[in-house]
Amino acid sequence: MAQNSNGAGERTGAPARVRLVDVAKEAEVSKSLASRVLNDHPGLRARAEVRQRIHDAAERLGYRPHAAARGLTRADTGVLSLLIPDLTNAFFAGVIRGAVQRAMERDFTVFTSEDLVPRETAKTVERLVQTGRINGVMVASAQPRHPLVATLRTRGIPHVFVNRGVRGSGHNVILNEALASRAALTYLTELGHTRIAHVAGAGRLDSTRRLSAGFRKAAKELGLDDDLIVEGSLSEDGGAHAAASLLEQHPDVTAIFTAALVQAVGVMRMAYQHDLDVPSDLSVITADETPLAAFLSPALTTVQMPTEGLGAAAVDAVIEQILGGTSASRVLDYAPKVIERESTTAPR
Amino acid sequence: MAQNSNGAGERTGAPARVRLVDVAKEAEVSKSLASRVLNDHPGLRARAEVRQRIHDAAERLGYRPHAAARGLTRADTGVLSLLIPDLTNAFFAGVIRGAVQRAMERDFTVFTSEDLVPRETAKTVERLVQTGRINGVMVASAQPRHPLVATLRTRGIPHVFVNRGVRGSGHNVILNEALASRAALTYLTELGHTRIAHVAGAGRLDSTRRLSAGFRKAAKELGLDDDLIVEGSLSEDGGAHAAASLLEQHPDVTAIFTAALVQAVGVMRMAYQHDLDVPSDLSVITADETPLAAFLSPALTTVQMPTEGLGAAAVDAVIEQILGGTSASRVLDYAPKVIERESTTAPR
DNA sequence: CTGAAAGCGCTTACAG
DNA sequence: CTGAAAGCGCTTACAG
Repeated sequence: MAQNSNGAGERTGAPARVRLVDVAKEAEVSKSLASRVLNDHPGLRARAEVRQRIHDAAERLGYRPHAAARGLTRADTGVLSLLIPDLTNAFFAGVIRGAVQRAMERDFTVFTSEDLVPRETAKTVERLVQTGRINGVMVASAQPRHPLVATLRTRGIPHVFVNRGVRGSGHNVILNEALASRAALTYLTELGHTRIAHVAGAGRLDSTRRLSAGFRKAAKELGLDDDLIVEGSLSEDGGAHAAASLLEQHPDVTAIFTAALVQAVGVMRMAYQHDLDVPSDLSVITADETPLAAFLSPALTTVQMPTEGLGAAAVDAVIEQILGGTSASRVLDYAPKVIERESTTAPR
Repeated sequence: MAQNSNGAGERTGAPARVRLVDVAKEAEVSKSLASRVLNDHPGLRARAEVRQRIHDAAERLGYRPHAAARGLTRADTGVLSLLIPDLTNAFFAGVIRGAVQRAMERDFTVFTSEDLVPRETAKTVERLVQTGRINGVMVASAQPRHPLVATLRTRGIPHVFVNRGVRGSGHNVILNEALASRAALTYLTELGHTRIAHVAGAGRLDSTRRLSAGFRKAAKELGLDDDLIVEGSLSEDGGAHAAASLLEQHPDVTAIFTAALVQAVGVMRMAYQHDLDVPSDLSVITADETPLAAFLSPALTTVQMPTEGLGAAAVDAVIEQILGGTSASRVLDYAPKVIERESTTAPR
């Protein structure tokens, strides 16, 4: 019943919040000074002893600035929104982990959601910004003509497109997929393969386009035929059809690198139907790592992309914009890693 | 340069925020009345015409209450935190979807994160609560002695444990897993199987315990042997070992129901090694649905749990607590669904 | 029933 | 350099 915040009410449920004024009193300074010291205000010349006293007091009392109060005075809320096309996709799980981690280091919070219905998502994001809940958004679910693209630009919301770039936006944070193609080709070449084909992702996804462009370039540089590329939809059937037409035209192909895991599954099904053994007749590798690849039979060899680095870079890029800096697109050059399982071996 | 909010500055970047006072002016009423009408204050007796005028004004101006301002006066922030053990698990993806959807309907926002390091998570949650960012938490990653359990109770934070219950907490929202066992048994029985075994999840996870208890009960009721149960760890090897010892003791078993997908993979591997054909010699079904089950060979038949309903129920339960109602544990009785693929058939 | 005023917890021009 | 005061945008006792 007692209303004073001192003398604690053990059983009152929510512990009384400790406010800035409490810290100031404890440190025997004004609220203003406490605020400035705690926020490390530029051009502050308080005595070291005083600063210390304030920090100690804050520490001792367990002071946490109330986000709402701060959000009311300052523009920033410290919250970033991350939009993912499919939560169950291991690629994006990596992106999320990287983003969450880096955000925490930089004292931001990231709020992940699945972008299932683009039109709804655009509305939701707009609402979150209008109600002052979020400060920037990272879009990993961009597609040509996604309604969000316009919303973001029009309303001047700090944002970044992750993995899937939007042409001309100047706000893209993407991977250098060419490195994955090169890694796969190098790996297969070292195994002894010389006839290596690529099942590329059909359609507009820029990430898969960069992958196939990289394949062509690396094949040429390695002295291989750079024309063994067939497009297939990002599905099991897509992979199966592409592989079938590939092997019909080029029966000497001994290894296939696919853009997506499901395509690799299709390739293996096709091989089975044509009585080809994987890996001894045909090695299969994909640019799409997921722990579940180990459960396929044969277990699938993959190239793992630096997804966590991608998430971290996205966070850095939005924060840069929020802090008022300019933001240019960036391409990450981390090295991908081949995860060898059972679907690849030396050609016979 | 113009500072007045009227006369819009098309190119000023962020459009001026429309505030409650703007709505009040537009509707020619006081701020107080506008606030009360918009919030549907109980015991309000304003004329219908006035109410309408206020709503119209808000609509016309595109008014959105500023979350920070509201959070400063009221206790509630309208944000719920959802903690998931593994983002790539399709089960939890369903939970997330259900939660997000229901929260939106109830005008709340859910903020999902992966609980990778329990100790860190507990700290983070505490910080989020202290800074007034979140209002309640839904924990799908509970484990015995998870530090969060104590934090939540001690600090009186509205919360709920999802799928994995915490004994004696009185805050559990869980599924009736027994229904899944029954569904699997019924399905297999109708196919003609009479010798049906269960590879249960070893260890303390309460959800898998409920599954095996349900298996035993349903088997008995269906007039089947209720003793064909072996525990295995939740891994491929766990499934393989359990199945091997099962078939050694009971060679007449024609169908196996596993708790986890990875166990089913292990069972199929074991079958392959023992020259048993799946499904003609041995049918396999699991309680763990994921679209990827279609890519296994043979494609795996599963029982799909009502994960979205679980997420929605969790949201309802925390909101109930936040609104001050009491909250009791609840068990959901939605019917699971068998998703038939290639790994099951009639016994020969 | 409704309006004027105070207050939520911060930050930051504005004066010393 | 630093303190007193105003103000961010809302909600809600407190008086009419």
